[in-house]
Amino acid sequence: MASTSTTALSSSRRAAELSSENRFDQQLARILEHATDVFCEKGYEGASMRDLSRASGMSLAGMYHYFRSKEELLFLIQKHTFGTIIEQLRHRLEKISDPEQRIRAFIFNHLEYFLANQSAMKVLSHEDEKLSNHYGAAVRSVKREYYAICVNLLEQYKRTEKLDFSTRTAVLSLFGMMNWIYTWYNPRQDGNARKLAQEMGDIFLRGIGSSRSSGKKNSRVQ
Amino acid sequence: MASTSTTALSSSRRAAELSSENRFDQQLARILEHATDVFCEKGYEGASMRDLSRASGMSLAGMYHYFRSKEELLFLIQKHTFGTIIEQLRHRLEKISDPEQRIRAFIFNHLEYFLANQSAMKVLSHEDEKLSNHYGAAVRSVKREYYAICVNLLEQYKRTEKLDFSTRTAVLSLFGMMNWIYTWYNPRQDGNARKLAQEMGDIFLRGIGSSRSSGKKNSRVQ
Amino acid sequence: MASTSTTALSSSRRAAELSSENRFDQQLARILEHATDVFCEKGYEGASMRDLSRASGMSLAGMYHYFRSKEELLFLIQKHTFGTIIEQLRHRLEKISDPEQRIRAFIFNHLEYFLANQSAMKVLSHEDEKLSNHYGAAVRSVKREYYAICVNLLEQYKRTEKLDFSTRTAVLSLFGMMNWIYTWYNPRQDGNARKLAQEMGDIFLRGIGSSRSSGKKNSRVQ
Amino acid sequence: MASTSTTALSSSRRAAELSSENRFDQQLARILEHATDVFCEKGYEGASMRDLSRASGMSLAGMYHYFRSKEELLFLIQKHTFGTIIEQLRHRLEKISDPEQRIRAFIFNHLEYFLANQSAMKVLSHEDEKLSNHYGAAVRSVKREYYAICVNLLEQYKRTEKLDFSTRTAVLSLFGMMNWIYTWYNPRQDGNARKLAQEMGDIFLRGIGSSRSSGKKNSRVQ
DNA sequence: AATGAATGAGGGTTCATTCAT
DNA sequence: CATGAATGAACCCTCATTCAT
Repeated sequence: MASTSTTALSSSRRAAELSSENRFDQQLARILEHATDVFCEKGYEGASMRDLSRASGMSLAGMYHYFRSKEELLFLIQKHTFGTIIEQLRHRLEKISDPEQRIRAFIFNHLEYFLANQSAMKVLSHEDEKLSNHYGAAVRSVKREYYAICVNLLEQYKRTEKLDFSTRTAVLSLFGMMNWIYTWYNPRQDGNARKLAQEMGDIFLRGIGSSRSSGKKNSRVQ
Repeated sequence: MASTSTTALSSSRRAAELSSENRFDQQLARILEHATDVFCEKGYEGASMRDLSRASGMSLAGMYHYFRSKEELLFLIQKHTFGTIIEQLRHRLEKISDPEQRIRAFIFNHLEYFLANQSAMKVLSHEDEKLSNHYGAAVRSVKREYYAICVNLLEQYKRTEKLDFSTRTAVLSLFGMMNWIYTWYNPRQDGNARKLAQEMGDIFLRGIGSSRSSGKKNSRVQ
Repeated sequence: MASTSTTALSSSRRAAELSSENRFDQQLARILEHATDVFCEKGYEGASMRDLSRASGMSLAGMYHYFRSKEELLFLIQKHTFGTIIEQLRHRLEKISDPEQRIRAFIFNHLEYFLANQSAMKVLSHEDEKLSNHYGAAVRSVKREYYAICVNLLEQYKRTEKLDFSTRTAVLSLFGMMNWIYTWYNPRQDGNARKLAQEMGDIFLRGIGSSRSSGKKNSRVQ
Repeated sequence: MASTSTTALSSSRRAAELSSENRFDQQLARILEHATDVFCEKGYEGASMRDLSRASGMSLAGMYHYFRSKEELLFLIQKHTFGTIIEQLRHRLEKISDPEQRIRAFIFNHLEYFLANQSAMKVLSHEDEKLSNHYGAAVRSVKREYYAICVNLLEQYKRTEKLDFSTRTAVLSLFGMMNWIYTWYNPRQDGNARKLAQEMGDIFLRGIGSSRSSGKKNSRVQ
């Protein structure tokens, strides 16, 4: 169940040389990955710093060279995960202009990342409001950004297709469909991200009233 | 944010006399309600027995007359909540035969209970797998029962309407839409259960391919 | 080096019956005495809660039934000690009207308590400003009260004897003489409180300019 | 609140060239000054090596090039401070022969250093017995030397003036008066070292029985 | 000489639970 | 039935110190 995300914690990682800053970031990334898995399994409160240190093979005290507190650790995970998923999304949307395909790209991007980094996403979904104001505000801000992107995609689609539905309910229902996955996903029964994105996209897009989208079995993402 | 569920914990409550058993159940129900709120606010691991005793106005030690452990307390809450929601659902379904209306009744029943007992439902959604095998099995069994009801409703609908979609993905998407509510529900923006059930029902039913349901604005539940 | 102070923590201790409140206070008093000794030996920061629990024969966790934090423990010690010394002082001063004798009574009272409760007084002197604002304010208030009593005694004496000296410097020098004792006191070399009070009283009173007091070898306190 | 003492840690500082040994001593002196302030504010136990390193702007590990342990650091401070104060005292006493003036010089020297180096002196007074036997013996030896000087001055005075008092009590009372200052000194209310030395000298000298000293307002030190 | 990284031991505090009353 | 008192285990975190670089 190990997270497989490749992290890009420091923007100064361009050069190939193993600068000391680099080594620090790599270690931190390693710790973050392990911690993500443990948080996923036991929850934030249920995971002890001893669990986390054991998982990353570092001494309890040593962990504190990389973050100031358990809370900051959760914060770093959330910020990093959200940052990555948004970055990937923007990259994908650049190449697509068709409103429906843009929504399908959003769904696929979300599900692909979700399934590839289940631990991270479960932590993201679950350990939502456990961050105190200081850290919480930063994360909430990134979340709002992500939410706003989805809203814009839907509004654009609504105008193009001349549809009428509550954008808010629609967006939040979509997030619900996607984020609930960690509860039930089973690779054998449920297939990969592409298949799930297709199915959920069908349900959602037809659901919000597109007449065109029904039956369009060969629509593709990326 | 107090739960308002009326509990039916013991079947021996028929008689009007305040038997000692009766008083016991009433006290337990009171504790369960308060504990539900605390679990909702702080999570299962984050809530201490002291928090729970403070919330219910009973001494720490006194709590242990009503349950054997913190884990059993969570179990009782989950069992009771699920029991109540299924009981209500069966009662409603008895009177409805139209397949679509039965699905809409399911959605409305879920959302109505969800919004009336937000704390309980958040605990139900969140503290999912924290129960050890002994208690966990019992709860999982009830959950499967509830899930199966929904699957049956969909299968029936599918046959009637001669539709083609993945029942599993559909059911789980529907649960996702509904269970994610605790994340964002705001009574002022999002209206009451009836309105939300209508909107989500529309999205979902049209989404799975009903041609009839689209535009049917006056379909009613109960 | 055990403190021997008899504590009067609760004013409701009138009755002889061992009420539950009484037992709580007695236990607390016992803990306070032991803690006083440990603070005296190792200092406030140097003494660990584990040291304190060991000294009082109670489990680490059990201590927290009697105070909320280590800091509050120090606070309770200081408040109690100061309260007792002031109470004794007032009792003594009631019976004395001669200004010089009142000052001598002050000195004797301080030294007697100091020598009988060296641990407590060393803690009082040493762990002065370690209390955060909340607790610190309460203790500082009692200290000011004690200081004010001494100032008044000196002012009265000054008027009676028509002397001229800086009351502030005098009072603070007197406290210095007395409070420094814990650094050097040795019962064999330095005698008991009565003798020390006599000597220090002589030095101090003659020092602030009384012509009468010099040579008055037979002045007595209480 | 920075200490302003100019340190003379190594006798090899004669030459003007910046020998490496010289640089070492200068760095050590800098560290000692900062550490003194931190010990003063937080106490020996309360000050962490991280606090000390932060205060001196040097890395945590770097500190250990200058002393073997936190304890040795305290030792170096105490030894240095005491060494300096005794050195200054001897220098002053060389030029004075009148017994009373010698005592007044002692008081002034002590207070002047105290007020100029409050941090150092508070540490000296407070962190008294925290040194283990190895280091403690060395410091105690210097303290005894300082104490002995004061005893000699008093004995000489006693013989000259043909007085009768307990030298021990007198010396220790004097130290008490002087060392207690850090508790209350306020430059605005209490004036400078000269004024305080005058006042305390008056109280003390008259207190131990000198008939001459009373009213002698123009006695000077240095 | 200087530092970042790392650690075992221990810091104060809270945990779920038990038991005599 | 109810509670105050008590506890061992575990909590997060910081300590003084070491060592490779």
